[in-house]
Amino acid sequence: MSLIQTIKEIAVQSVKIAFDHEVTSQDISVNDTKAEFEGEYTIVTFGLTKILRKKPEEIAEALGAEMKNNSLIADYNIIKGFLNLSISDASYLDYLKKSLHQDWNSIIPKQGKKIMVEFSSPNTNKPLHFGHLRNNFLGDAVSRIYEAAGYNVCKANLINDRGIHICKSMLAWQKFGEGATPESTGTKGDHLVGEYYVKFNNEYKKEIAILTEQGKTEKEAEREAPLFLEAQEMLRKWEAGDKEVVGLWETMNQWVYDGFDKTYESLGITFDRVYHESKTYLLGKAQVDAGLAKGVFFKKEDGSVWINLEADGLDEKLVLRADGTSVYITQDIGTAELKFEDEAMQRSVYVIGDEQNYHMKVLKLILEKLEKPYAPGVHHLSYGMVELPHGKMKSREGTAVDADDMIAEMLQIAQDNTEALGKVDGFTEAALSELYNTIGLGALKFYLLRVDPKKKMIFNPEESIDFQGFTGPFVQYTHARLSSILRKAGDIGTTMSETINADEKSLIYQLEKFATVIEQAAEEYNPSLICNYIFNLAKNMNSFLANNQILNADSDAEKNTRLYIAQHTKNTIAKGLNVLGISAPERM
RNA sequence: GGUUCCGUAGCUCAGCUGGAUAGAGCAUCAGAUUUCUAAUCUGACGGUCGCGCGUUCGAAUCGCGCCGGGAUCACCA
Repeated sequence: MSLIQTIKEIAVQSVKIAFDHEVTSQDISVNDTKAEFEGEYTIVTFGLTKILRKKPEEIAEALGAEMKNNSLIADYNIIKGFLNLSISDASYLDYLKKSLHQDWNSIIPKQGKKIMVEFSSPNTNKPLHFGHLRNNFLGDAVSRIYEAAGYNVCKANLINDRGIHICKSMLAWQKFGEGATPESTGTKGDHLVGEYYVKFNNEYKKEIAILTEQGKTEKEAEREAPLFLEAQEMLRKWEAGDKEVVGLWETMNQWVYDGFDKTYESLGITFDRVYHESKTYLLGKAQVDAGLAKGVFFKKEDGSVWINLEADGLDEKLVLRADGTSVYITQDIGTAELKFEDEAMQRSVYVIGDEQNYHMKVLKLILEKLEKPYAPGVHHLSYGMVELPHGKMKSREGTAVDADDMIAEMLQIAQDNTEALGKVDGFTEAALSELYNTIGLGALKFYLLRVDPKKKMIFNPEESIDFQGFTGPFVQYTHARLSSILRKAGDIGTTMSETINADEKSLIYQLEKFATVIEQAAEEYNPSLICNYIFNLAKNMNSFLANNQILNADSDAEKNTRLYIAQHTKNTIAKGLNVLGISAPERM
């Protein structure tokens, strides 16, 4: 049980003794004590005035006196209606000793529940850009956070490998590619295909311009441009199983997969299951038939199938075309069923940008109306777009910041900084390369994860990502410092101090909150809470190191106590970074 | 227009299930290195929490109305 929860329980019992009144722990409001007052936790008694029919000061006084009988509470003071509690040194030291047996793989014990996290979900017509990195890092981090929160996690990737946009790249390659391959051009496969996607759109724009000059409206021109018609024809051929088209599709997709594999590897991201839309897009039809029989869906005269969501404040939504072909949502209904057959999970998270909020709302509603057992567990982890100072990143216009370029640049900056600081001594070539990877990726991941997911964020490529202050390298650096001290210390003795100073208390106090933060981050699907937590912890630790000696402490007991704190802080930082998908270096 | 998200220091962001004098990082300025890693630490400067009204002991936080910005409202995915 967390310390804050324990305090609430004690308060509940104390209220019963002092006022002969039954309250629950939810009636007790406990906050962190403001820095300028004595104590660590504060009970706000205003909320109890109505229940107990007494003045705040009276409640605080009687409650404080009663709570002090518990050995956890060393002292209390009252300011207005605020009851500030000081926790006893012995309690903090007890916690510190217990923490040595912490299971760092799963901070919270396993509960036998399973969660699937779908993320990344790339299109196979272009390489990943900076915005996609936010998706990948979020999905990976949330997966790891749930793992630490006691869930069994299945990471899934649903590859969007069919549709008109894929045909666009294919068509442009056919027309302008002159047989270029990744090998012949020395280009990474996803980048090569992406070039033709941009090429298509450039040529397409030219055709539209010509048509509008001839007096067509914008919309007419878009629909009548020869390239667009050809792309549509290609999609029809693909759906019909045309050998040549399918062959080209397989070849070019493979180029992209090879490229993605390299990117995922450099990001340190893996998946437990990979789904392909080309294989799942037909699965939804059976679900639609079943829903039709149930009366959840209805058929229009032309044979198209719809659902009426007006009662839920939405419109009618198409779920199957008149010609029997599936739309986006049909595929999603099918995939949801397939996922559940595969994993029978309690929760299913979709990491998808906030431009699809409406779509995901519709999907969840449909699954609920179909009375799917997994419907309540569906959660859309909606995140804001990453924007450039000039506007959104668009692959088709070639304005996106490429993910591979960004990674390479971060590694380079990591190397430059390390060399400039003269910290390369004692490293082998391979260890240095690993270190640059650790620091560069750490900076990148932390940068994208430190902001609340639902907020859009602006990234200015002109300003490089920082390595100082609220950053990954700052936290990593603290870990390396602690590692260094602990290496020098060797085995830690068992005798410990009886009392602790304010700096020590502050650290233990903070360390105790880690499990609660993990829980909260999981509940809110929000890795930024971890970023904030470990940054503050690292800051506190650095400050501690500036004011306190560890290896040259006044006594063995004090030294041991501080080494335990250092060890626990190091472990906590390492685990905190780990759930963000960031490595913690032993030296840097 | 409907729905929805956002608006906090020069910049990037915390805080939002109501609590005490609103916090960090960057930037700027001033300091700290014979001592466990200075990618660090200490301090200063910096705010009508978009605006207004309401709810109440108490509002950055909750409600309503404005203003400003984004997303979405496809037989595209």
